[in-house]
Amino acid sequence: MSVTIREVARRLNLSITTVSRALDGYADVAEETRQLIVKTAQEMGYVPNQAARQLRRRRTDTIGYILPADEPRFFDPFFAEFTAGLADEAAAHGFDLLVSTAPPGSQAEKQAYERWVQGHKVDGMVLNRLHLFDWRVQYLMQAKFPFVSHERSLDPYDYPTVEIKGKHWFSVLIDHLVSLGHRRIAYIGAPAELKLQAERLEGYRSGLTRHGVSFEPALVISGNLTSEGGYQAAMRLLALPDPPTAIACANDATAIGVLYAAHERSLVVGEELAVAGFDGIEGFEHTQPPLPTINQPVYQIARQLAGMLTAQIQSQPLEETHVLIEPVLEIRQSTLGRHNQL
Amino acid sequence: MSVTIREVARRLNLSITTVSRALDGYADVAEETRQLIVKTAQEMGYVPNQAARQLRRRRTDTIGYILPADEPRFFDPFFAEFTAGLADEAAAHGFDLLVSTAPPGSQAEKQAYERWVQGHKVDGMVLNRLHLFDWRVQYLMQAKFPFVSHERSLDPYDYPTVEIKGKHWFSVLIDHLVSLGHRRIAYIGAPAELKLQAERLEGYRSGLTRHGVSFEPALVISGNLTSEGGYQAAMRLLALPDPPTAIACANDATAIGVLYAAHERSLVVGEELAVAGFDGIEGFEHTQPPLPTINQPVYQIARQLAGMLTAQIQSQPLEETHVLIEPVLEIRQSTLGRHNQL
DNA sequence: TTGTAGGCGTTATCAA
DNA sequence: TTGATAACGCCTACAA
Repeated sequence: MSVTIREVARRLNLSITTVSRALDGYADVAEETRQLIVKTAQEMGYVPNQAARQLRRRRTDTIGYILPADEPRFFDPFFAEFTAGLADEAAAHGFDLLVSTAPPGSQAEKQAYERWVQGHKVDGMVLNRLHLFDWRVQYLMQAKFPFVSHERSLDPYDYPTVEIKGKHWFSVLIDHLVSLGHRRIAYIGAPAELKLQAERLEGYRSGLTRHGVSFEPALVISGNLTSEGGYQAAMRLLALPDPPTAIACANDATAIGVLYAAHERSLVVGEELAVAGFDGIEGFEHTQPPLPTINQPVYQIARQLAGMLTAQIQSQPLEETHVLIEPVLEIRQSTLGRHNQL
Repeated sequence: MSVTIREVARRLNLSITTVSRALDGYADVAEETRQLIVKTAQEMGYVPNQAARQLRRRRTDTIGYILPADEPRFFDPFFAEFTAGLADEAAAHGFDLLVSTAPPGSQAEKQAYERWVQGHKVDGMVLNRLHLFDWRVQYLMQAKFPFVSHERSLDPYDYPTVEIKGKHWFSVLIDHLVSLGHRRIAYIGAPAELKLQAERLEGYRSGLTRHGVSFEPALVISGNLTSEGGYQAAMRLLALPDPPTAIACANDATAIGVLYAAHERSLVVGEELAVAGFDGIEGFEHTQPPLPTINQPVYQIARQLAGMLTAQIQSQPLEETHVLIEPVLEIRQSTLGRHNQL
């Protein structure tokens, strides 16, 4: 086993107490003693046992995030940016990030939350992909456990969030497609229980209405926010007798799946079919033609969330408990320009 | 605080021991008693305190991964797939994944390793982006701490790895570019201290040699495996008096940066400039023209690594301690086909 | 089959 | 300024 505080104390003929206090920088240790202790501990390679420390201090300096995933995500940059943002910001505050994955609503998910929350494996949780009514919110509120969330459920609780106006921004995306001349615009959404689906679908409808385009149920399909789901849904849409000329997707991963489908059906995207996404994943500027998208800064949102969570854990007052993010409609001019030249 | 085992015991007028053993499924508890205990614990919402359990059991059921990053990664799907693979496989074995980020070689990185390893915050570590000689390998070997690694350093130790033949496969990429008629092929690599850089650069050189193309130092630039680095390097290459007609990149993120640069200089990628990557990040099939790449299954590699690590932690014999992955040259025919039609 | 008791390594209270 | 002592909550010889 490793060096313990007891061994350091024995080596110096000091009490464990003194060593502990010296290393934690308390003022009531003689400076000379303190320096000796620090030096010796260093030399002996002493590092406090985290389990013992957590048990005693009753905190873990760790925040948790359980990635809501039905199946392996081979491809979803959203989560890359999200977890990277959480990890970076957590580290900046001296916190680690504990990550796991579980299918939303599954038994495994509930058990993981219980193990982490009631089992005190973490000091706070980060949620995203909220449901309209979300058991996690109810559970964490009742447990009085610190958490923050991207998006907000309809549960009658107030909790810290970072959000965007999903309905508004999705309608902006529809505006854009209409401005390109499209009238038959399909929508590939997320599972119905998701808050973001409700918002984006509303945005889709209000966008259509604003331009006098009638809503056509056959043009609305629900995907699962993965490229695979987008592919499946697009294949169905494109097989319709009167297929859409544009497809707006609930997120970028879905849109990428639509591109696959379009290629498979030898449709020239941008001419025979317009595709739009939502998230603003970087790197997709180079799809041909460019993928218009609502760019929400996922990495920054995640940092914001982690910052709010650590502040809350440390009982620091939050300036804002509801941060509103203003995304941007990315038309991705540069490549669009080139495309127009063809 | 939460319900403790003591409270469950008191409620039932049983000893803590009996409750503990019943919940852990030991055979020496009367079936009737066991059922009563399980039921009561459930009702009372008892969940074992993880810190106490870890302290006592001397294990954490957690594996660690410290993402080697110099700066925030706004875009690198490699890490998305990698951490998702680790988390999924860890969960399948009852392990959690602890994640942090630290600049390679930094003080912060060393401290994080010490805190996790000597502080017993995790039971094992996952490494990637190995250096030619890597302090992490030396440190973990000396600490006799379980770890696995993607890629292998030149340190004189034997440790479990999942690898690809980087030199060979990079030369295959060069073959491909040469077959398209290119002779002035540049290479944007990684920092020199990285093992993958040594391999891929060797592959680049051997590929050139095989086709009788002379090596030209001016065409080799080192990037940093990010799209930003790729952009910078490409801008320099394209400003040369006699610029390359093809650029092979050490990874896909770098290649994406090259696409930016090409766009900025109004170069038609695929006609005036060929770009090739390495990793096989999904979603890049839709760049125009398609990005040829060596597709290594990052998600699967990560799962493989996590599986090997948990087995090692649980002292299960590993069938293979050195797994060799065979990637595939992706030319991405479908879009290439379309491109050719233009 | 159940209970007693000790200890995992640390921090915190209280005396000295 | 330092030290003895008692937890934190759990698991596990060992005893009954």
